[in-house]
Amino acid sequence: MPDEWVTTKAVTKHGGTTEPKGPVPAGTGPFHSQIRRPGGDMDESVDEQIEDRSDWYIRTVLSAELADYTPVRGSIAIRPYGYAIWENIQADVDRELKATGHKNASFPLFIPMSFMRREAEHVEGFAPELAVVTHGGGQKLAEELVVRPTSETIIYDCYRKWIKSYRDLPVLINQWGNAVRWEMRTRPFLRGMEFLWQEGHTAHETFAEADAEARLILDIYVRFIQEVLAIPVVPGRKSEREKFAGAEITYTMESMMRDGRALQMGTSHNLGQNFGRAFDVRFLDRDGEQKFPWSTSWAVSTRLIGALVLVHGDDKGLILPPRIAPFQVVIVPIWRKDEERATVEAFVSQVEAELQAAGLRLEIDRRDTVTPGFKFNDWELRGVPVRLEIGPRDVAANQVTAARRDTREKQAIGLAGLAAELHSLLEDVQSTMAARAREFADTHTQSVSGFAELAAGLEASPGFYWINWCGDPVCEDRLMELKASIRALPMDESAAGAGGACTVCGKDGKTRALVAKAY
RNA sequence: CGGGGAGUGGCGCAGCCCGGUAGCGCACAGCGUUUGGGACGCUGGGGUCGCAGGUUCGAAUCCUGUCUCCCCGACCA
Repeated sequence: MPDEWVTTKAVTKHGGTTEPKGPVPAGTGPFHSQIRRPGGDMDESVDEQIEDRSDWYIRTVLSAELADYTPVRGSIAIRPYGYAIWENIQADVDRELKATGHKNASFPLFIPMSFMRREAEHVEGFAPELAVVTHGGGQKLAEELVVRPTSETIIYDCYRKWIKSYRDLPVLINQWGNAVRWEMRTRPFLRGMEFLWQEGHTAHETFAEADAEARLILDIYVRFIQEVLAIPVVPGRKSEREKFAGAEITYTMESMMRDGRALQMGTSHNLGQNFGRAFDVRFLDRDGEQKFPWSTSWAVSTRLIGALVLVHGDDKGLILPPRIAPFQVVIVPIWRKDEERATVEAFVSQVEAELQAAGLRLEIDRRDTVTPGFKFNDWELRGVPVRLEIGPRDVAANQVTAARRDTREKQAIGLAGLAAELHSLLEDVQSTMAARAREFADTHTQSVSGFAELAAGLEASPGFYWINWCGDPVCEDRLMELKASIRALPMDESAAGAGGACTVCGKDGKTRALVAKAY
């Protein structure tokens, strides 16, 4: 289905309307999804219902029980299954950050309004999306507090006290927490008023050191997203217009969703001395001079969960890469008579013990209130990479029937060496998913040299388009006519190559630029 | 924040125009038969109709306000 989204969208846009609308909140129990069948009509094809990509996304997130809506606009509840994905993301990223010398800490949720104003571009950038606390303890506050949209300001106020000498540098601190931005338009995981993330804030002696840090983090992110989430990314820099409010350089990672639109997967900023200067953080350098430290900040958020859904999902629901899936394997026992049940359950317990010992993340669906067929669909909806069907026939043959979620192929696997077989099957699922996503991104990435060509391309086949750009913001703004924007510039300007006349205005091109419609 | 659509048992909807005290399917509970791709029968429980005002003898239904969700736009590291 994913490949059809592009065309489906166009069809919908030019007249076709979809009928089933509205949120489809999830089932009643942790494992009792009943969505994707509006009206309860099981004969109705899911494919026919999911004509609208946006609607598909919401339905999938709700019915896989990743999250649910709350009475507060733009604020979702992340349900256990969704949070389990986040915990796996955290574990991986946290391990990488620790391995590169970073330490975790925690800073206040509330930030004095005056702090936000210290850095001119910073406050200008964030002013429209601040949530402001005006009262506390029944009293009007002498100074308003903002709920952190990001923590640079409060952290640099601390760094002023913590950094006195070059011997105190570098400071390599990360924080796992939440942030609040008053968004006008919200979508679960992709954009919301409150989201969970990690934000790293480092301080260094030199620009070069800070820049190396920002790039190191970007590399860590890229590796994680590509190797663990199986999502290809394009690393690059943001244009002046798109960069972080208060940064000198913003490095970004852009990924292509199945509808051809770009999603910013995370950013890493070289903040120069902007915040050091604004908060008067000074250190005595080796040369005896007082200097402002050079700093960075970087973040990835729960938006990555949205990316997993949008990149890998299909008409049956989620498909999770084995390396991040809360459950890598789910076992569905099958029997008809009580005698069969006894032997099957004994066999399942044996398999369970072996796979548990092999370190697989495993779930046994022992519900006897629903049929095996129901369970198959249920776990496919949740994207479990591999399902083991174990019934009397399997017991008799001393095997299990394995069904992989990504290709929906089934195969029998003998009990001998089962764990090893599953490990390699999971690896194959992981690499197949990565290759599939890579192929989609590659086949929807093109180079164009003329504005008309770009416009026609974006209209006919949404995706990534490399253009030549003169660097003039006016040309960048014209892309808005196409509902597109510059998502990234090549990492290194020098290596970018001028590639020819600016795709927009025809003047000398200074750099290549990646253009796409964005989430 | 502008334009459009929608909120009625857990979910999907009907009822609203022409006010008279709420209905259907699925889900849920019990029992029985079932179980290798979303099982079936019987019985049963569950709803201050998003919220707040107003009109009326009487409001799911008419009026006003407000909140949330969806779509389009503007905005958005």
